[in-house]
This record gives sequence, structure tokens and C-alpha cells, in this order.
Amino acid sequence: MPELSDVEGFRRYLARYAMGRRIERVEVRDRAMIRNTSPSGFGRRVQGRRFADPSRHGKWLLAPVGEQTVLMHFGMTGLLRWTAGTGEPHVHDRVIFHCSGGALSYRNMRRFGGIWIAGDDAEIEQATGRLGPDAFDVGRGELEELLGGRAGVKAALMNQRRLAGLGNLLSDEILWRARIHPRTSLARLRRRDWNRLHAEMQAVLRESIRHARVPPKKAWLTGVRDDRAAKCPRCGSSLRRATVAGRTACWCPRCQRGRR
DNA sequence: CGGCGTGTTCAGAA
DNA sequence: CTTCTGAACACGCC
Repeated sequence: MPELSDVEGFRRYLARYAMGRRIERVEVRDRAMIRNTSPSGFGRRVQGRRFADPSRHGKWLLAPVGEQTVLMHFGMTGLLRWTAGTGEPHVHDRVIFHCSGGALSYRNMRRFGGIWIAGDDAEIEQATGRLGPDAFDVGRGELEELLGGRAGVKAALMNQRRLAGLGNLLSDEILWRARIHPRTSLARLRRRDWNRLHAEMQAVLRESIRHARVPPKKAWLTGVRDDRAAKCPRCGSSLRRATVAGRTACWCPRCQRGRR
């Protein structure tokens, strides 16, 4: 699930339900999900403090709690749930922040990702690694500078050190709309390609954030890509899929002409 | 049983 | 250093 737009949804969700609440107790149901300290050390650093206004950088959610920052990464199957905190937890609730008036669950089926605690910017970077600027904030000129090089365009879009937040679905959607083949080398992009790439990136992100996911609309690649024998929503050609940059990419061989 | 997936990381190679 | 590939991680669903 989680790419930039999903995590932005989680950020708003946390702000809506948990912000301002005092953390009474942290229930660590899977200690492997607390990634850079022990469950008890984690608890000591956040218990008795309140969730403040959360932020997001790429696919990372940063939730200030007192002087500390709780960092969450959602892997492929993570999400947040706010509950009354009184019933049986869900099987995949790995960490539960019991607050005054409810509980925030970090749920994650496949257990990729996890939760880190950081006391300053250096510790934040230790957890996240170097991240490029958030994709939603990047301007047209900046995009070309950030992605400079000769990598394939899909690989570059998904490289979190260059540009933070885009994953497999978002990069495919953006490239499909911009009519650029995912294997095209950055060095081959012309000015008009860069213009479309940036415009479509902004448009896709804006609409995806509005839906808190990449919307599976039939007019979008994401709405049809999972069907067998899927057809391009724009021209009706059979979509092609293959491994690009280590992921299963989906594209239209007619709209997105291949150019190495 | 085998294959697959909206993510990251590491080793190894070109 | 850059870039790419494959494997690993973990779990549920075909």
C-alpha cells in the first residue's frame, strides 16, 4: 500500500486522531518492529508525552513526541488504525500506542518497515538514510537536476536518495501519463519529456494525495494493471509488463515508445 | 507446492 | 563513484 500518497494519508490520520493525546503506554506486540532500541527503551522515551503535529518525508512518517521523534516506515503492508483500545487487537497490530481516550495501532502484515526513535536530526538521518527532497515539493527545474545522470527513468524516479516518495505504482502511473517508456535513459529525455514528466508527477501526486492512495480509477493505469490481459485506458493496446529496476513495471507499448 | 507483491538493503558485477 | 541485478526479508493469496 504505502507510497507517498498513502503515507500522507497516514500523516493526516495521525494528526486527526492522535495529535494532542498523551501516550499512556506503548504495547510492543512484536519487538522486531521497534528497530533502533529495545521495547522498554522506546517506552521510556515516549510514555507520558503527547503526539505533536506530524510531518512526512517521502514514505517516512515523522511524529514528534516531546523532544523525540517517532519515525514510522510502512514497508509494503503497513497502516495506522485508531481504536477505542479496549477490544482485542488485530493479529497484525505490531505496536499499539495507548493514549488518553483511544489507541493508535501500527499494523503491518508482512513486517517490512518498522518504528524508530530519534532525538535529533542526525538520528533521524541514521534511520531514514539520505533522502532526496519530497517528490511533491520538487519544481520543474529541480527535478532535472535531481535526476541528472544516465540511469533508467523509472529507476531514478524510485531512487529515494534522489527524490523521496515514489514507488512502483506511482512511477508507472506518472510515466504512463507522460508517455515515457520506463527503461528510457535520463540522458535521452528532451525538454518536452522533462516538462511532461514534471507536470504529470505533480498531477498524479495531487490526485493521489486527495484519495490517500493511487486511485484505482479505470482511466488510470493503476485501475487496470492488475487485470489479466489489461488494456491501455488511453489507446486500448495490450499493456506490457516486465521487470524494470527490480520491480514489475507496467506500461503501454504504443503510448510509451521504447528508447534506450 | 510454486509464484507473486504498492519496500529496502546488501553483495557482486559491469 | 554509478548503475543494475539478484537475493533476502516475511506473510497471505492465488
